[in-house]
Amino acid sequence: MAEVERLSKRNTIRRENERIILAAAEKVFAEAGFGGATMQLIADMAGLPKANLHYYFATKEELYRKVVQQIFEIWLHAADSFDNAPGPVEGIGAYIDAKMEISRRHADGSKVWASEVMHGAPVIQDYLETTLREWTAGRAAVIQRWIDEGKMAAVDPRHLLYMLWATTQHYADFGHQIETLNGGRPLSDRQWKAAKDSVKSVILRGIGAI
Amino acid sequence: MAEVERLSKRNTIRRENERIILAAAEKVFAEAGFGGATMQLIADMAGLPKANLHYYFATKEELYRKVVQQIFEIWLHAADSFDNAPGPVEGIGAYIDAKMEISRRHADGSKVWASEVMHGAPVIQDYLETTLREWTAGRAAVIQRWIDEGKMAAVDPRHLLYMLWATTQHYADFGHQIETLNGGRPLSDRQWKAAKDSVKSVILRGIGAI
DNA sequence: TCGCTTTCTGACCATATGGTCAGGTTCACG
DNA sequence: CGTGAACCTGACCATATGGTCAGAAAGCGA
Repeated sequence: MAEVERLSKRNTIRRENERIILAAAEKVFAEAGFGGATMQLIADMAGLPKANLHYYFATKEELYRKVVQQIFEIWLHAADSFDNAPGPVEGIGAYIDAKMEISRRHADGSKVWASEVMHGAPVIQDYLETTLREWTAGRAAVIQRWIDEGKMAAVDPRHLLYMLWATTQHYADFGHQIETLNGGRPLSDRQWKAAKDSVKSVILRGIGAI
Repeated sequence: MAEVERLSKRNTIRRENERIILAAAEKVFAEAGFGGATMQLIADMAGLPKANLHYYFATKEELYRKVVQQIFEIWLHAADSFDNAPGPVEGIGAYIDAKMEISRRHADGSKVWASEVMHGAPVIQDYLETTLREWTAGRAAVIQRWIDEGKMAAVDPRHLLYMLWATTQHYADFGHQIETLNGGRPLSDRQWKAAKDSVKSVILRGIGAI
């Protein structure tokens, strides 16, 4: 039984500080990687003394773990738009929209996730083997159903999912490269729309859904 | 004028040791990131005393820079198959083949590159702004020509290139995730071929080239 | 107001790390 | 075989970093 949480100043302080620290940590981990990030840097970014960070998060690894879990939730949540879709055009189209939006709004989190996976998923291996595996199997089944129903070409669902992840996350993880090739300026609203449309049109046409 | 290089023992030693160190460094940087990698770890991996590394590479950053340059060369070289192609089917098809092969054979290098770009390209920003920018502009022009010649649909060349990079590099950078979703086992020859074929068929169909 | 809990933090510590260096060894060449 | 250059390395150092802790300050319920 969870206690009813009263909105005392105490609770507010705790919640707010954890939020601030996690946000700062996400940014620093994204910019410097786990090894390159320092508690001091995160503390400065959060505007708090280092010792205060250790009051809320015992170790650097615990803090990092929380950051990764946070983005993983968002990541999984994006699939809501995938479910209950009548076909690939709506389902995959909405999924691409959602993931592109994540790449734009949560670029730091995406980078932390990418970094974590690239380095062999030292802290979220169990998530990969449980939650992600189920998630993937479920969506692959949906895609297979669409194929069986003749709504799209017979593309290996796994590899299609990888393509979706790759193309959408690329705009976050390699955002710096894209920005550089864009004359050093972030993509405008219009350019983000063009990116989204390009990805959607190539993929949806590529799987024979349109 | 470069001196003619004699194949003395001296030259052999230098060349061989640099090769060993660079290989070890690539692996360690890929696994731990720049910040997480230590000269001691690289030294152990190379089977050499740490002080010996500093004899060949003055600083950790210089060693890292060499590793990044190395993979960048390979990366650019993959575009050879892109040029002089009569159309997108051959050109882009060959490019995907080449890049998938790189993802398979040089997964560590690919990860180092990804990591470097993700963290804002601190050491190769100049390359991005010169070599890569020209490279990209050139290829975009080729794609635009194919579009103008009616050989493929009017897809924004930039975003198409991003899709090519993203989908192919994903198999290296997120190889651990893919491996986990594959029951913890690396992709077999057959599976690599399936991956290549999936990517090629979706992209080529997606741009209206087949 | 009182007593207890939670929050906060400057000062401190043990350790790990990048890098140095003096002195040794091996090699090339005349 | 002698000499100089290239190669090698154990021992060492300055610094940075994750983490600790004692004690102060603030909030809360009675």
